Amino acid sequence: MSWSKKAGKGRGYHHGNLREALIAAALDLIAEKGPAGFNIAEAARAAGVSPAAPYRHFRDRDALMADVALRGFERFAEALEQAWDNGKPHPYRALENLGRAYLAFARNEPAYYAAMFEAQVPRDSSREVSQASDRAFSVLRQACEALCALIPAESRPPTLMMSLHIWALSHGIASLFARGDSARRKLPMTPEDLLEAGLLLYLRGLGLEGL
Amino acid sequence: MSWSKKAGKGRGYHHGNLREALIAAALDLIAEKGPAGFNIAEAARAAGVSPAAPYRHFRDRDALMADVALRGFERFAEALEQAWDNGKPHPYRALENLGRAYLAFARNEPAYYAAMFEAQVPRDSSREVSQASDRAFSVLRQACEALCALIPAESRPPTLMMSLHIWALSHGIASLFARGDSARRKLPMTPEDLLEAGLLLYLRGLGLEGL
DNA sequence: CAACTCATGTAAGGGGCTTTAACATGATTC
DNA sequence: GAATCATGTTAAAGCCCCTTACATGAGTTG
Repeated sequence: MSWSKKAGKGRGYHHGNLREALIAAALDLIAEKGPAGFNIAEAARAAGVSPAAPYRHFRDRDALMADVALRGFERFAEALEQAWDNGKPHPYRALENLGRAYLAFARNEPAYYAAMFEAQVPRDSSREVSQASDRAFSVLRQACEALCALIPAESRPPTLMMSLHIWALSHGIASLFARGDSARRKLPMTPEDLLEAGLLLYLRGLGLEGL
Repeated sequence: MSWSKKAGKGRGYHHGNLREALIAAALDLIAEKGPAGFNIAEAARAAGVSPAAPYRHFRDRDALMADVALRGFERFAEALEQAWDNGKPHPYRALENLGRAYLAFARNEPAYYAAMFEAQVPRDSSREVSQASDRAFSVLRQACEALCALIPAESRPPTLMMSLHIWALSHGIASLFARGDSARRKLPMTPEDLLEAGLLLYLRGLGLEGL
């Protein structure tokens, strides 16, 4: 550095990093007021540019939201991969970590989570979003395969079905109980404990006792 | 009937049933364009009144949405009660019906479902909504109690936890796979089959084998 | 380094939605 | 029948979306 611009405090005619600044502002606004409470004009204001400037970087409001969702899925996939950690130290323990990471993401990144699952981002609008979403899911799928490998081949369940079950359970708990707004439903336990118990019971149902 | 009004076709100065007409219009719009795509002006247009008229019946846009959500929860609770049918013919079979009813509601009443779970209706804004939501959940709770009664008392799981698991699983499957938009994720099975299999495995994990 | 070019900003404006305030209508009540 | 009140209408202020035409200045090229 620095061919300056942003470095030179007040900034001149050009912002220098508007795209990123807008996404950051969007995240703040979504976290604060939900995905519906976010609007381009306010993001522009937060970035210190005119209301028209964002349109140089995003076709429209939905495109910005889709970009936020995309980044969310990417971070999400990373977090899940890291939690899974290739099944170490043991597939079951690693699956527990995966579940915890799912809930942690919903809780700690409410803005990303909302953009990913609550803003109705037209799914087909960007193939990138679908792909990133698939990558996150594939971590779960991989985990299920590792766990299934512990079961005698003849009684092994379909791993796709298994991963869909676990995904749905995790997503249901996250959406209903682990998000800021909905978390107000009073629970007799933490969402993490709820999920862990659910996973344990489900795996037992599959015949995975040994852990 | 009929002290007329609405009966007299073209309607005069007063609509006669605007509140209901607005809710109906809101449902149509939500079904068509999602909860974010609904707006008061268009609902008013659909009802044939001026854009300001709705404010005689609803404080603001959110209040209308909350009312839709409330009605949704009421219908939802009814549908679940009917599906459960007091545990007939057998608790397990009735639970399956309950699950199917959950998915059917998400699929067949996308507008209600969206208003209930996707429009961010401030949860504390109306105690009524919470209560209606609780009533729907209590059907599930009741079902779990009936099922638990089949288990020897000493190995009986906490019914609250059990009902939360089943709720989360159902909700996850409904949200991820059984709604119009998200249903595009390709599945190797119907959401109904997925849920039924998940329930079966979970119950087996709980020690409920006999069915 | 001067001129060009292009990405990135600004200004201005049309069109739509939200919500309020003041006024109109007519259904209900006494 | 007159008074009252719920329920509509009109008008208007404020905000947002997005487009178009124009401005700036960073990078490129001779």
